[in-house]
Amino acid sequence: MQNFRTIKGTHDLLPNELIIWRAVENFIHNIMQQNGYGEIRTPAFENTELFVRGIGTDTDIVTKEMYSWTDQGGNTLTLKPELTAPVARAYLQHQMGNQNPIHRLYYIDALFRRERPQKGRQRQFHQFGAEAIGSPNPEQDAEIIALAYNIYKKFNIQDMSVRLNSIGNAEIRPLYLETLRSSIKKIEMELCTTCQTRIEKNALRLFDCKNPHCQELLDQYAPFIYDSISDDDRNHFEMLTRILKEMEIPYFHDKKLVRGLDYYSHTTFEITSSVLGAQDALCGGGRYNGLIEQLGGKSTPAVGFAAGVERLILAINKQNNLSIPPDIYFIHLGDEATVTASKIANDLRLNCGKIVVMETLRRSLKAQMREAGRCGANTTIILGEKELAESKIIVKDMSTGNQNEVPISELSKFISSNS
RNA sequence: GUGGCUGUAGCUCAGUUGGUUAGAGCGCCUGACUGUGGCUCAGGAGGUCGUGGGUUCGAAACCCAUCAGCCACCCCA
Repeated sequence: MQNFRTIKGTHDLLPNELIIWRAVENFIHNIMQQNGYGEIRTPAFENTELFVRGIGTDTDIVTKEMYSWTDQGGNTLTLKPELTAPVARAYLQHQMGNQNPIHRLYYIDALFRRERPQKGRQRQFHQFGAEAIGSPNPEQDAEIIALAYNIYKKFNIQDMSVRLNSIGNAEIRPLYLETLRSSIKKIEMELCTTCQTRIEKNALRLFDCKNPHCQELLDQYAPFIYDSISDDDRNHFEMLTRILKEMEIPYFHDKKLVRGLDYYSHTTFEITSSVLGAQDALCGGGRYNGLIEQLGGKSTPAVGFAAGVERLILAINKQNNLSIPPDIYFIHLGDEATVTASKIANDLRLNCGKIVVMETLRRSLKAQMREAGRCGANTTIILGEKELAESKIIVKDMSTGNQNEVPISELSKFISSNS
């Protein structure tokens, strides 16, 4: 018989882990709503073409990481590897642009990418993120960056840095790429092999190379895209940095920061933390003024970010094996008491809003008490045959050890006022 | 996709140059205390040694394959 287990790069989440997941998710929902962002959920899979056009044909995600298949009807489908394109698709499909000139949307969702798993990188993973669609202005960029930054700040993530850059509008890019290629022509052969292939396919990404020798050469010979952006774009960027300073968000203008997805334009940013190891990006984002048009809509400015839930939790996690303690642990002895206890436990849950855990293993009183102590219940309720005969029940405060006998009829009143 | 390291009880890990019955600590269960937790003591359960092949009289250990995890490359959240 085969032993089934989770597919490589996927994980079960068990109750003790879900405590922190819940806390993180709740927090994200709250802060997003506070900032005026509305939740959006899109399907787990879309037409493959949406991602090819949105993310870019030459990106690694599209060329080798997507889970794609053809269904029985001959449609080419893909499990979503990112969420900006689906959100943009939904924005277009529901003609949101006609209802209101600006939309603030957020999501928490599962994504799929077929990469080699390692710490902070899985094949099914989760992202939260926000997209502000409609505003071309730098204050909108600042709002998005602040939103992301404040979430990490609230969780007290250590050793964070915000890297920021502008890659200008799409029109200047061909010209810039031409000057970039010609200026590094003479040193082309000294670059690593991946860089050499990038020169033709995706020259901007040369700046992402981690090879120190390549970086030295680039520092010496390669012009930064930031230095060739238009005056308008530079003003946009300067206004953005001014607002960030005003908001006291520390940032670093990294002229080498370019992003891996094709749809970005103008502002790009990334928040990293060294506590994560090699996969140090907590979140990444930027402007994508061309995406909506690219997907068949009219030209619409937009800015957003996406952040890894697992990486946030990794950064938060001090390996606390937290579990939610019940308010009440319900001990009972004997068949008749069991029947009555089941009813009372149910009533307490419904009427007093308490977390009530009732013994179902029929262990000895001692073992039940031990369980009550271990799970951290504030209160233990004991119903044995003796108590049942007298229509009473024992209520024990676990921190003081004091216990009271209470008539069963008054139990819920007693619980409500005493715990 | 490439390279390196690892896989023994629920968890953390021992296990000598291959040697017969695979261990510890923590956790779990039971009892001392016939109906009262945390402390102590005594007992107990729990293992296809990741999986499949091979070498050998004999493999947890050596070899090959495979699966999974970790680390780095890559990529990105």
